[in-house]
Amino acid sequence: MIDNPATTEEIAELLVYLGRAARGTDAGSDLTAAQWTAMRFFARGNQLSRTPSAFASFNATTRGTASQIIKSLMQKGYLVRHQAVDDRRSVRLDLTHSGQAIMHFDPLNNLMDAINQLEGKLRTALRQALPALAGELAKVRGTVAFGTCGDCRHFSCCDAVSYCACVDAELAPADLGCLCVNFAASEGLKAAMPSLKSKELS
Amino acid sequence: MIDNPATTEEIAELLVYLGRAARGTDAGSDLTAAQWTAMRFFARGNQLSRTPSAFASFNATTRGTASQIIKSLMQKGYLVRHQAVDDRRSVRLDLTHSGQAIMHFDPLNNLMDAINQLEGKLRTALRQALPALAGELAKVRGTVAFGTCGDCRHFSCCDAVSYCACVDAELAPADLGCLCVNFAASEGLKAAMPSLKSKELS
DNA sequence: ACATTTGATTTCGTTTCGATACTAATATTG
DNA sequence: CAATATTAGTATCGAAACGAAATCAAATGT
Repeated sequence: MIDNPATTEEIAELLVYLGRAARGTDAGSDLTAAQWTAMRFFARGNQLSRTPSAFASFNATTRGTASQIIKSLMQKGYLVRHQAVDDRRSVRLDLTHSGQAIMHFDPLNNLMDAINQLEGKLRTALRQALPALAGELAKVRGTVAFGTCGDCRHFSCCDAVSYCACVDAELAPADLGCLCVNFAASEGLKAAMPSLKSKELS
Repeated sequence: MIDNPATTEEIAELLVYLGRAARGTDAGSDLTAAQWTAMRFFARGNQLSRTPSAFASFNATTRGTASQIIKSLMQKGYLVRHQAVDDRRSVRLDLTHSGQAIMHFDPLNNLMDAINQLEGKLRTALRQALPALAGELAKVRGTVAFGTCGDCRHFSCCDAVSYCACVDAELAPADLGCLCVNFAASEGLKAAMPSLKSKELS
């Protein structure tokens, strides 16, 4: 199954390198790397996922650290907190107007520029391989995977109507590209699944 | 050239996510994430690249921070420092015996397991796309790229003899998979090149 | 009803981080 | 050759991030 151990190591090394290199803040950026990561998450997470716990899980850190980062962003006026209606413990974070404004200066744009310079075939390969890899990693580590609704096992599309079996609701077209805590790889691989309320798909 | 902006964003997001998720330390690990990254770098860097400055560049941080991490690893007995002979300012770091021993517990092994679970075609695609992306990112940001000698523009192979035009020397087979500060993408893209001594290839 | 779990926050000590300043060795230049 | 600039490495400082642990409230399970 493994063609070359060195190849595997090189792929892993490059992934860490790229993730790290892209994360860095260019120059006189108002935000730190961790803060940018949080802003990006709350800008791209779907309704279910814009919580401190989900961000902590996404960012592979503790809820305490996540709280600190979120607090600093609220103080800067880039995030606002809303109490959830269904669960009074829970909290939902949203970008403020100025929060949306600074996203135009997201240092991740550098990486996106680089991706766009790639040959189309390579870009397609990445688009296919990375979600699969995220699912595999979650399975190996027994953690939650993150991915977009369009790649999710809970997602189905009939007659141009997008539907998520996880929340049992129709998805807005804008949600298709959103990150979700309840993401499950659709590779037929039965990726790890976080605690699901009651309406798990058969 | 860009088929879908959302696609680009999803690729970028997944890259940071995977890099971050893989970097984390599992459990009662003796080392922090930054320290593991350093150990990995000095374990896999070639002779030219096992210096504090090269690690700082690889890890997208400052030399001061790199010094601190290296110091902590020397105190733990995992790295040793050797003075370079050609340049008396320079320093070369090597793994000690116990340093090599703990690499068996590298948390990156999780990611490597996940990569090995991937379908062969996807793995090949990653092996091809990631070095190209690293080169593109370096070009966009005007920084130094890192890659292995086998992927490098300075590398050539005649009659089963590996040769590096950068250091003007034959490469040991073991060096082919090593990280190098003088890496230059071989995509015909003329990736950014760090200060090269005098023997630049025409 | 009671115990357990979950979501969020706070506190504490350590580590990382960027910025800055500094020394020493090497390159460059006039 | 001598003055200058650059480079490699280190140290220091304050701010941020981090993991671990404790706390509190709300929800869940038995």
